[in-house]
Amino acid sequence: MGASLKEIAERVGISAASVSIYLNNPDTNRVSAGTKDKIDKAAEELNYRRNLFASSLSRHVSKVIGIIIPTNIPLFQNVYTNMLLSGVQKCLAGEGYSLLFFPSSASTSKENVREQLRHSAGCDGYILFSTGFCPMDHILLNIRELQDTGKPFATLNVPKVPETINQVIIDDLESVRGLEFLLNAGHKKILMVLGRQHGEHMQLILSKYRLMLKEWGIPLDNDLVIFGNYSHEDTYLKVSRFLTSRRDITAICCMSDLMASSALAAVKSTGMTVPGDISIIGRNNSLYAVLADPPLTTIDLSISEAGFKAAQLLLDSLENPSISRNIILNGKLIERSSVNEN
Amino acid sequence: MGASLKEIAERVGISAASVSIYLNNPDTNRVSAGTKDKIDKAAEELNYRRNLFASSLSRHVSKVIGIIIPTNIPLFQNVYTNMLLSGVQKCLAGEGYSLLFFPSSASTSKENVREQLRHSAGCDGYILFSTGFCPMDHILLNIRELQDTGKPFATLNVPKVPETINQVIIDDLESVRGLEFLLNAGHKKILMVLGRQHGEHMQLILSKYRLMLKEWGIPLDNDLVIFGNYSHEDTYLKVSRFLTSRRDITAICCMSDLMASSALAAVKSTGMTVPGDISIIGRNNSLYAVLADPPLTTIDLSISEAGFKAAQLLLDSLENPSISRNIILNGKLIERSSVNEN
DNA sequence: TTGTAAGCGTTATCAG
DNA sequence: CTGATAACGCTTACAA
Repeated sequence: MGASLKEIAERVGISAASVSIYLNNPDTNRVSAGTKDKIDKAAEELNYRRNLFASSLSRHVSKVIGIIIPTNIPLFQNVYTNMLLSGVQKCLAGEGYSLLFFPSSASTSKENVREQLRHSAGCDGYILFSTGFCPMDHILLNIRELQDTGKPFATLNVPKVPETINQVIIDDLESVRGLEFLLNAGHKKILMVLGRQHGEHMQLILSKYRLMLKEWGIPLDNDLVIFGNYSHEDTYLKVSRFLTSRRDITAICCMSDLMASSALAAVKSTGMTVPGDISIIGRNNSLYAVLADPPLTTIDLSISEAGFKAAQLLLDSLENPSISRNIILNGKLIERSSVNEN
Repeated sequence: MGASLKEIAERVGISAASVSIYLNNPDTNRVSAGTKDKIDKAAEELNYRRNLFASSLSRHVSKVIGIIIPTNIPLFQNVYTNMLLSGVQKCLAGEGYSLLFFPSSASTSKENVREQLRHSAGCDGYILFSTGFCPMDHILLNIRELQDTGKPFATLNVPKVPETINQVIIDDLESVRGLEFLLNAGHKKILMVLGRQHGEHMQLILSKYRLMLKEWGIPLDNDLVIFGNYSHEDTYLKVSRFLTSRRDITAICCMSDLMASSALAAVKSTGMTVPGDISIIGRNNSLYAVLADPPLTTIDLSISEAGFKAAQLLLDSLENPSISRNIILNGKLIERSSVNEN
């Protein structure tokens, strides 16, 4: 348990340096074949495993990427974030990198990022996730914080900022692509089911939404915008409540497939049909949209691809810290069976 | 960028030791109030962040837990694993621990575990996840591998093994609880939709299944067992194909809600109704079951709770390495609207 | 209240 | 082919 290079070296009767060099490069000709065998045997018997921390300290390289998620709510619960993470991990693991998730316990995104970074020196780089509900000033502070580490990093799904950094952005336009589709299908009274009201993302989407209504000459009706927290319960409740007082809408445009599925359930529970009475459109092209009955028309945002690309940007930056690129991903409308012409 | 304690010390004009001690314990009376201010200022200006690797090396404690998942397929894609992870992270983050995910690229679970552990020395402990498709001999080897690290660890959702280790097990009985429910409702021709055929988990479930049929005096019909890979496409295809040749079943018992949702879609596509013509039962009590139409009767396995408990076991072991406990979690049947009496 | 020095396990340099 | 030795950044006696 926890045998060190030194112990192996002692047992074999050589120096720790030789053991290290051989173990890290079995083809080395520094060590004779016989010695190699002895080292292998000793390493096996003593259950040698390289100490990540000692090795990283010495090499000035850790092959560890810090994942910075500006929140302290439990991770791995959100489909969207999981898909982003999956892409990141796929790319990074392919290149032999480990992923490190830090704990934090603050109440603001700003503090959480600070806390997660506080003891993180030694990581080769970072990926900063957006939680979607950071206001812009926090986002800028978070990025500043990352810059201060002096290590390469990439931001993922963080609203576009003027700084020259590695960014993968899911185009804001895509957020209202669903709305556009509904408008083109002739819908005019459309209920918008959005995310958390005060995040920068939602502010952007909201302004696009207003702009688009204006272009189409449709008067603004603030009752037709529902903010939520992306959960099923919340969405089901709010849409249900909405439908008790108003039945004049012909379509619902949701910011996630999950929320669209919840809206679908709420509509069905009133006895109305989809897409007969009400059309519904989702976003993400997740399994929820595929499994819904009827299957939901949605926007494929290539989420896990976004994660993969952010990791690639980071890797490039690791090789050449001076480069920094922006990638903007476009969504693709996936037409299924939840939208009718109006 | 990357300022060290020494640099701070130099700037303030004191020793690195004082800086270290103060930064790790702001209440120390080793350092005068004035010096504290200077250290704070210098740390701020130089963007000091503690080097995790140096610190861990020195302390012999890293506050990092290695997550060992015996596969090299992309992580964070599987709802079940994500829920387990979520529970683990929630508990561990609460105690200030970071999570480390290692890369691996082998073709067997055995090799993947070896690879993930190879450079992992320095972690305070590990959590071993089951992927559900390891055969028993691999499982035992994996556990042996963990034991050889000499560090505390807990296994999560790994079939029960005789070794005295920290284990959180989701009771095998629960796997066939759904079947039992269907039998009690009078169903006799029941299609079983299982996971990967060669994993230890499935072998256990299979034998329970056979036993139960025997108890109920129902003849074994091997065509009524479908193995799959837990994906929607696969399940939809196999259930659809099954239904083209046979319509005599009255119920489907699935090993996951996702597969149950896929089966539901397949059944509906034939024109049959659920639960009118065919009853369906799922497993996990995930959102898929809630959102399905009709909502699916399912088994709540407290998955994220299992993850949380495994982390607790590990934490206890960290305090007192000599203890080791088994926790067996029971499932709970959640009755919704996808099962009729037959 | 502070400094000095040894040590954590590994790697890299240099000399042989 | 191999061994010393210094260094990585931080922590912790111990000494003052």
